Amino acid sequence: MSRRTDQKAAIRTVIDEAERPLTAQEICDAAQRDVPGLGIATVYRNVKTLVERESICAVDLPGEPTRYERADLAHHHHFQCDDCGRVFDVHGCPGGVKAIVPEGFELRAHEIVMYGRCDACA
Amino acid sequence: MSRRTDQKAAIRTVIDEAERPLTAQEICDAAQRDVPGLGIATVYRNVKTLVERESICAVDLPGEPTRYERADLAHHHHFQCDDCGRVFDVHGCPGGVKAIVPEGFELRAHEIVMYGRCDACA
DNA sequence: CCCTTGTTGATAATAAGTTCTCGTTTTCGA
DNA sequence: TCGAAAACGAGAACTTATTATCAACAAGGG
Repeated sequence: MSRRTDQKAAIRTVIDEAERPLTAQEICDAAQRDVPGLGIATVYRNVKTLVERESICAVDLPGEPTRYERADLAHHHHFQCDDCGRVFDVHGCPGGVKAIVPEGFELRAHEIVMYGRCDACA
Repeated sequence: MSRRTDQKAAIRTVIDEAERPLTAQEICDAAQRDVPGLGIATVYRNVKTLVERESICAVDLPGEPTRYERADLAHHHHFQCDDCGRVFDVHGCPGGVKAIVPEGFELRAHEIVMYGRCDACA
């Protein structure tokens, strides 16, 4: 069965406390504050398990490596900064997406990605 | 200077006549009706030139290879079918995106990707 | 028609993210 | 405390899209 390790705990903590989706590399870097020497393979291994378990969810943006964030967030979208490249959560949803779906198509989900500059870079 | 070739003409025609964005592979397959033996490298080479020239534009969806479509289309979004994987244009835009941008952020552009089943698969 | 040189096709090479391998370390039930 | 097995870390391997290489081909000006 599954065992508790400092690595797992550190990875979970980093994701749970982040206010934005993080890449595997960002998770690795941040978790090394708790577990120096943490390997990227361990991050990928654990992140994969967490996604399967639906504790976290994957955020895929065009041309970007997969990011991860806690799964208990309400429906929201994402904003990527042109300057720093970081991805932020955008709470809420404009709605009205259903109205533009072509005749005969069945809508299951939608994603909105915004681009521009974040508050820190603007 | 640039020379006219059957390959270039076939690639342009395929993209101009498509009603949806196509991957390099799809363009290659379709253009081979006109130019048997057309190589994928030639498609990438020409597509790159056309993008630089802004005759066509690149459409990037999460986890998908880049697709290309004519650049003279009005603002629109995309719909990817869960079954066949094809990407379709969705005319119009729900609007209201600006309203949910966080305080201090500057919005430059936005993309909406819808998922579900296309008319042919539904 | 000829020759220069842009273009092509096949394939090797690249790039970047992710997964696999394997020897070592660590967890935790007995 | 022991030992079986899960987990780890480093680096090799893999995947998939795209670009580079290069010999052969062909467009089109002179």
